[in-house]
Amino acid sequence: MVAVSGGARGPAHLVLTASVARRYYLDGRSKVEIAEEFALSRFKVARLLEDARTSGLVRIEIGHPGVIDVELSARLMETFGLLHCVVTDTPDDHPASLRGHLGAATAELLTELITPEDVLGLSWARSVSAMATALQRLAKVPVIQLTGALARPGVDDSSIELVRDVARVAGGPAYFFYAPMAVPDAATAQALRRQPEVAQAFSRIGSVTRAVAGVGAWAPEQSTLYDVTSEAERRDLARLGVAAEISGVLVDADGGPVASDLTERMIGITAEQMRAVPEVIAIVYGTAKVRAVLAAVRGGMVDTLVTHSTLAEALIRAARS
Amino acid sequence: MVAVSGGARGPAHLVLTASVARRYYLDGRSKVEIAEEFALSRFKVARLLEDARTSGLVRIEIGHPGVIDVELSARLMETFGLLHCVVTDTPDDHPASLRGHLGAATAELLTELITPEDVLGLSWARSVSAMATALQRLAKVPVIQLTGALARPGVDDSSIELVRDVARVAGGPAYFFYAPMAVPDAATAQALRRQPEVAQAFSRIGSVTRAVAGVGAWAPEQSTLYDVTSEAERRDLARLGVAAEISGVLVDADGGPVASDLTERMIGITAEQMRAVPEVIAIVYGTAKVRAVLAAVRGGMVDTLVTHSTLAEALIRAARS
DNA sequence: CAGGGCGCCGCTCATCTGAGCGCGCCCGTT
DNA sequence: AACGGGCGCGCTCAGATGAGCGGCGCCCTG
Repeated sequence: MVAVSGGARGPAHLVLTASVARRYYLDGRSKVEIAEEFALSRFKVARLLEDARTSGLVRIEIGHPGVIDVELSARLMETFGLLHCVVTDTPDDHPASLRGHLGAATAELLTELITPEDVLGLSWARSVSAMATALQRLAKVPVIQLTGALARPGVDDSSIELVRDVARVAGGPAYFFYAPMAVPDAATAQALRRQPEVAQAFSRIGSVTRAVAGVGAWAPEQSTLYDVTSEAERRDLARLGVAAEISGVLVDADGGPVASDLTERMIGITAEQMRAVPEVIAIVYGTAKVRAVLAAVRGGMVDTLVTHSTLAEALIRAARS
Repeated sequence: MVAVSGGARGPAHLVLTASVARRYYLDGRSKVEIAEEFALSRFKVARLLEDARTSGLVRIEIGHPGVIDVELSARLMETFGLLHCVVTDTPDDHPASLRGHLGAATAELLTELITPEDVLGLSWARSVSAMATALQRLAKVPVIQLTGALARPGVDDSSIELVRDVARVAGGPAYFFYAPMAVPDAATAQALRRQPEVAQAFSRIGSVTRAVAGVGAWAPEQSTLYDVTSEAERRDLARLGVAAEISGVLVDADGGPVASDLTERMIGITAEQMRAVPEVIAIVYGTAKVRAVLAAVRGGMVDTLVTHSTLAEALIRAARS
């Protein structure tokens, strides 16, 4: 004896339902047409289709063959009310390759999003460099450096050329400068800010319409800024509740800016300016950054995310709780 | 460099499309609602969804976990304009188990289809016996024997009890008789037809509303009738173009009845009577029977099919050409 | 620089569709 | 036999939807 039916209604009903579902979903006929064809009322057809969906006879899947997980991207976007979102399906066990994939994805996103009316701001981060490397085409827009660079020992700092490289691809003007992201005292910072190139760039921050940045967590290896900060300062800032660092801007768990001595010694975009940028695109990877991303998004610092599936899933889980 | 996008439109467009598709197909919102949510025109939403379907971003599948292939059943039903159709997904390398599965499927189908107003006719065939074995419940209807039986050497002929068994399950009257399907001469046949039980059963053939039968091909091992026919007769009938045998009724490739000496010597339903039965349910298996099924269906002898996937696929392929 | 072609967009209007309702049938109960 | 609950069915009517059309801007070409 073999259980043939799935529903309680019997095989003929099942096949009729499948037939109707096929006509409706696959052939795209209207319910009225189907009703006529099968000599049913259109209500009956509607109910059959309803059944077919709820019973799992008809399955609808969203997705496509490729690196980006569109379905997850859409869910992440909706969960946080982001402007855009790209989640790649890359394995996350190799940070460098991950960065490469996310950089490529961001480059494609930028190519698509940037129109000639935009003004592009770039933060200093390895992931942003990866984006620049992958970038092949861009509308002719001005490109503006948003922060000083942090020279990390042993890292090829050709990434200093970031803004110039991207501007070259775009064919637009580059507003860049050579300065560190943080200096030892506020006076030096002020002096640096008065430097012509720095001032030039800074004066245009207000006009930036789209920016690309990384997001750091306030922990070792999770933020370039953290890694160059003194032990005492790290503790102070941790006590102040720093949860995330976005392009040198520090925010607490609610996304509110955290002001400190360090703020005065930074060369770069301020929290208010960053929040004012219509679309800040953040490239983030590593599940250690869940809390940081939550903070940055809640604070309105970040408007779109480019990330990988494990982090995206962790974020969605975190948002539910 | 990684190709991230699938469509030519870029990742943001892709994700937007996925988002819209999710809202529409998964959350069941209306296009107007979605349009408002995403600040698009409802036309744009409709076009996105259209794209999503044609580009394969949204995939709709019909099917269900179980023995019967609903999708294929529906296709077979539509291809031949059948009243009903059940295709099982059983492996086809073991005729006896196949017959068991099809019998069970047919039993379920009958249980579903037969209403108290029906009159059920049964042909003599191993597959019909298998159906009877699996039958557990049936509306209270009269059950009528349509043909004499063919005693095959070495085969347990408890299947002679077929009609009685089914009638017992149904709880209705049984009209059965003990007679062979074919006799040596027309006179004997006529005499047999005058036997009270035979006449009783035959007089009710006209009132049969649903019948179950097998379909045989005119080849060795493909039809019980063929197997008991003399060599000369086989050749004669083959010359007359016999393509199928349904419950003792012989038809040519177009489904037209083939009259011959044999016709006179048969004890059972005639071609005209069979065509007059509103729904003849045929149980068929084995890819050797493609031509036979085509003939039977074209001739209007068979109205619904119970079969297995390989034969079903072969039939659909044959119908296309 | 002008003209023509093409693709995207949103409109109108007729048709389709969903939500909710009431009817009639079936079945088990009193 | 009468009653009552549950279920399947099809109605109404407002809102959703599709087909086809014309407008508009962009790009290519002459």
